[in-house]
Amino acid sequence: MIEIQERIHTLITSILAEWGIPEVDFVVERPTDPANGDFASNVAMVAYRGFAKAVDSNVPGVKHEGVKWSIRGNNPREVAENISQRLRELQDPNISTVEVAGAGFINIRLSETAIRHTLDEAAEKKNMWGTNERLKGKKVIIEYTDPNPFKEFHIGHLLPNTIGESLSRILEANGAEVRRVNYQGDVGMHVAMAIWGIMHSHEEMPHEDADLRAKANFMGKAYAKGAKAYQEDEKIHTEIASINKKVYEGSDPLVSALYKNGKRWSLEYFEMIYKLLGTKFDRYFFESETAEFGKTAVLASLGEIFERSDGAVVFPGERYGFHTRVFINSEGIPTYEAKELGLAKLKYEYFPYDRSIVVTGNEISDYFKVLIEAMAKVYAKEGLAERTAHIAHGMLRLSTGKLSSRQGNVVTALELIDDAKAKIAERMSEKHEFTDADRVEVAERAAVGAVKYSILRQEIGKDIIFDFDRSLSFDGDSGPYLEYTLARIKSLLRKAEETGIRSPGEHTEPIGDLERMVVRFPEVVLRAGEGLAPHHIANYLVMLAHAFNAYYGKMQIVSERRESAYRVHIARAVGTTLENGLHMLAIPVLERM
RNA sequence: GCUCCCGUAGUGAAAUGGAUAUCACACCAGCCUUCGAAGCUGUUGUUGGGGGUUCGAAUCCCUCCGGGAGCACCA
Repeated sequence: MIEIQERIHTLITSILAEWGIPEVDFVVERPTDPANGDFASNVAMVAYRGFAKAVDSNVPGVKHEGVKWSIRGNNPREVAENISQRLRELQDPNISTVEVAGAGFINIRLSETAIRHTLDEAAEKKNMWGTNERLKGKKVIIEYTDPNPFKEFHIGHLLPNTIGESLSRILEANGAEVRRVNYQGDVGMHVAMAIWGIMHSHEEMPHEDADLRAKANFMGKAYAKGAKAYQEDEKIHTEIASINKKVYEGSDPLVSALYKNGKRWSLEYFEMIYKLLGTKFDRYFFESETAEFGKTAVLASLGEIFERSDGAVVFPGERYGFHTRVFINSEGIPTYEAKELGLAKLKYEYFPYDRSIVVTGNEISDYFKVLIEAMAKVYAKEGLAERTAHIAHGMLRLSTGKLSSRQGNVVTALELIDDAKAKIAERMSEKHEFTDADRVEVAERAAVGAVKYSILRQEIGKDIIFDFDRSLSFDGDSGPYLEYTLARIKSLLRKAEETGIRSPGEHTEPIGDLERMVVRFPEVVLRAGEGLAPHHIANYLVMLAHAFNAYYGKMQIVSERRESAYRVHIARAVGTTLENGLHMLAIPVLERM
């Protein structure tokens, strides 16, 4: 379909060229209302405006003096009529009808063969259906999640992880070579606070072969204890600062041992969560490795790009319309900015990227602008700044409900998933005989999907209000709705298999809304890739699922009748589309639920 | 105070400068002795206010109102 869309654009361009009309910036797009055809173009309106300007007359389209070309029409509608007429004459096999509507839109309806051809493709290409090679040969590195060892993996981390993983898969579906990386703060005051906390609650410390969650929980508490003490007590403040120094220097055996152990526990715990969420990172970067690297880079251009100010080294961003920010503090320690500067280069050495995407919360958007500006100067030769894009997401807020009312501690990612899991387990079908283990696994996968869907269904950047009851209501626009539809299709296909129905069979029925919806998938994938916008896929899948469920309500798909083979063929295409779409969102696919 | 982001039915969202602003939830009325009712069909209701650009504005510009975030030695 993308090819056809582009072909239509080319055809129209060639018609304009025949008439000597200079380049026109028009689009061939899907009309909002399917009643207006499969594709529509605004070429006549855009060309006419260009013409009117060229003529520079109060009676546009009538006077041609001074203009070497003619628009072939006295108003946009006439222009559209003439272009349409020529388009019909060309008799492209993909096009069935061309009509003019509204202010001068050219509405194009595709031929049945064109749609059937794409439909067959959906069935044949299997897990490649929907993918394209737009980004073939492009290297993309994408950083997301960024949890800090020694701290909890809380619900806030679910956003960048879910978004980052989905973007990775969407970019891969668009042909890019992707590296997933994760940047973690393994040094700094938060680590020192946690270690202080561990030292002051070591009697509660779990044994090495304890559950990972118990270990993570212990460290989360230790960190909270340390952070509280740090704020409240001046003496402890100093102690923690001293621990921080010892971590850097590796000068104290006890501190070093606790550090090493704690970091390992955290990373193992995170790894368990990544597995649950369906993410596998290619490379982990740590602040301990970017710090010196970044500091060196900053000092190398001190005086040219960076300046001294009050004993610190700053980037004078105000000069370029941003904030001035500290890169190395007055104690000579690189700040996050310097580390990030170092990270950009380390990433490039690891994987010479065409594009680098960093997914973080939007509270650091301003600071990131400063960073990009500094990168543009420091890495001018490599052009790293131009290749870097910051994707800022909002916050995950819990509305009313159980989790938000919990006092004190932050809500961890696993707590949220566990609650979702329990709720789903209650509602699972009694029809299927799940073993207890299966039931737990299916509920868990469905829970992950439900949470992820509620994040991916909307545009990146806005806060997400996670209403527990709504997100897990399973009705309508939800993860479980998609899962349910797919499980239903899979069940249907199993039945067709048993009945011995051979699809595709003959095309016994006219093309309907469902078929037209299926063939749009590759365009949606392309658009999601170009806009780095997973929500296009999420929204599309819901529309597709709805179209299928409506179809399912009206028609008997598996039957003794002759039409059955074709209907199974369509159901299979829908199933493949849903499955591939869910994969691009990194939402687990369930066979039964 | 300054800078950035955001205001779309009761609620949560969608819309590539395009055509009558689209979904879902909730509400109300229906549909299971046909393939999974976590489903389907139907009904009600929306672009914060004002100005501008444009053939055409939820979208771009200005302004006001409302919400959020950031504003140098944390990350």
